[in-house]
Amino acid sequence: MKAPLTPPDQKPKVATLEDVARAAGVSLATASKALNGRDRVSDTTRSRVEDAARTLSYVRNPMAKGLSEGRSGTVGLLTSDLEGRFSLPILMAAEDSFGAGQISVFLCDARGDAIRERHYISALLARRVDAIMVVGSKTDHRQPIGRDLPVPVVYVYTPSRDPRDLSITPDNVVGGRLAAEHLLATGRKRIAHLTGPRTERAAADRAIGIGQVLAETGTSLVYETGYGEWSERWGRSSCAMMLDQGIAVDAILCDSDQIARGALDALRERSIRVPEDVAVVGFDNWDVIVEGTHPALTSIDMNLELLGRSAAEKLFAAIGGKPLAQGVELVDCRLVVRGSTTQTI
Amino acid sequence: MKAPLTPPDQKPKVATLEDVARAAGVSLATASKALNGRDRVSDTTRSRVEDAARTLSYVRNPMAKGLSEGRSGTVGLLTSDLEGRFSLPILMAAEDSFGAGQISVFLCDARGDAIRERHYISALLARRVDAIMVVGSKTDHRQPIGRDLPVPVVYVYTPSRDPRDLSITPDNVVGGRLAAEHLLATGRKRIAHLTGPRTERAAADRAIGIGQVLAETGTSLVYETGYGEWSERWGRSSCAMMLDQGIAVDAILCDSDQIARGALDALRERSIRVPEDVAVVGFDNWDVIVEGTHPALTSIDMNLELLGRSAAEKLFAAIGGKPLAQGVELVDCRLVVRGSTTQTI
DNA sequence: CTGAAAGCGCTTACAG
DNA sequence: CTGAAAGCGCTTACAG
Repeated sequence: MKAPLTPPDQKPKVATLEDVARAAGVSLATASKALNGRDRVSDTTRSRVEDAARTLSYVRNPMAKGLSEGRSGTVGLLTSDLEGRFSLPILMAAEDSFGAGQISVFLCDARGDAIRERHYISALLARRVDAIMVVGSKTDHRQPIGRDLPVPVVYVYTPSRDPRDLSITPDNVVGGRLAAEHLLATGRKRIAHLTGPRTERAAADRAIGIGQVLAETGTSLVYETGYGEWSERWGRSSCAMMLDQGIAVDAILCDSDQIARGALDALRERSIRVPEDVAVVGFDNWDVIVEGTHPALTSIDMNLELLGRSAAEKLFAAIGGKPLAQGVELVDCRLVVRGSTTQTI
Repeated sequence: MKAPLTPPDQKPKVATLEDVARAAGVSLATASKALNGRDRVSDTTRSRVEDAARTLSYVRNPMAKGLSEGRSGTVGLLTSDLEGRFSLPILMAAEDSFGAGQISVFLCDARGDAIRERHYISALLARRVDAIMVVGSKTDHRQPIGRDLPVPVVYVYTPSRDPRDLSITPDNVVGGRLAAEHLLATGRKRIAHLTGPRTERAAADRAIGIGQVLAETGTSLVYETGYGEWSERWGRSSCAMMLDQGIAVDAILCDSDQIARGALDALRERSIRVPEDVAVVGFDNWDVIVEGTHPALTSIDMNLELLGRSAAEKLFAAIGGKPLAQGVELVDCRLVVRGSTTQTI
């Protein structure tokens, strides 16, 4: 007759506030106040409680706390495409900021599926998140996730169509301006623009910025693609097409680093030197590309980390009671100069 | 005398189980059982409760549920570097799997910082996550996050050093084999290997796999780098060095797509045709590179989504009570053939 | 099949 | 400054 194999206790008992209170010889209420830095607790009592907590390696149960306080100490990060190069740095920066503030982050990737997104939103609301951050990967406006939601919401990168929402997004007009100004400042005269899809706002805004700068100096582009894609393939083919048409350029402004990479290839195939004969500027400052090309690629950085951090801070303040601002907040881009536009670097 | 501006109720009252019970004319207990599909509830009662819940758009409060059940319905995803191309697809797949299972996911990015990692682990444990998934971006073993943790843990991509832990990681030996077999099968005889850092297990394993295949056919590599990096720059320079030494090759096996991309550049600079003169194989099957090169790059795919999904399913089962397996589970790689090794595609 | 009651672990008025 | 008590919203033995 074998003794039944009783497995060792599966749930190791964790210390509870009650244990701490008992060990410190105070009431539950006092222990709670002491540990939460509340007002009326004597110093000696407080340190006695703190000692007890330390000894028992007490960790507050966030579910109990959340239940009684009515909020959870969590936020939801809702992204429409986690794979995106744009959402990711934003998410990382946000997660970083929240983590420092003792807030845990729920990650929800809707994968561009509206049904999934609805599902996640209600799941987050059910979990009583204290705030929601909606991250997209295009700068075109999107439908808001809802009106009169019980928690503060901020839209990052992809702004909400509703002007009463707070949205934080890069200023691509400035981005275009920076690129064009840099090329002019380094003596380029005949500038071409290989665009992304012209129907996308990012591409349109950059074209506007570039146009502004050139107009201000009384010049204009010598070439601009009529439509476009974000891909390297498009960069290669559109650049080739332009060159084969005999259009003489001394600078090419590309709407993405991938497009720029394709353009570099097309130039090399024709033995056109970069930057001596033609300068090339990309967009996104995507390390993988920008440091891999030969020469390294000058590019516009959209400061995505800044976007993410700023959004997190706003939400954090909103959780604390400070009402959220309204409207679209534009964040400037930044020029990063490398070998593809100047030899002296 | 102005009337005080009382703001509209900040906390819109959400329906509670008690509301549902009252509306359905049953007790709290019965309502709970009905909504949870528990055993002894009559069909008519159940549907009455369900109707009431629907009418009130009742959503269960997970904190209350978690508090009374002793678990939270959440899992922690602990990554050492969110930016990594390897962690990301794994995280996405895992998040996907868990989301379908009604489990919410806490995202924690330790950024390769051990202190931060400890902090996150205790935060997750404090939140009473039901499981933890540890994702790394190298296949070298790592220190386990702890022993006798109160929740199931699985290590993905980066295996735990402790054989009692469950780890799921790609089989890079198989990866190396697949690449070598493909080159032999397409008639290549003189194969070179541009490696990643030889001290990293991924590079070492691939070399082993390649070596095995060649040995089986009585041949060996005509060239292999003595050390290496994962970068495109290294691919370009090591390939150039090899070619300039006059080593004749008809195939180059690269330990990453970035290395392969650099090699392609070096080949083109010397007007060596791909794949006619030399076939090139990469590793990682990273879409951005693999579809951007000219010709497109044949590559080995480590099936990262599969890793992530599999890990999630194991954890899911473990949460359900099924004990976790032990040891390292290897997942096969997969060959994806493109233009860089064969013209008939 | 149904319900009264205890309990999960904490916070917060409200008295002392 | 301290504590008894109610309450957050649910689940789960345990009786009926």
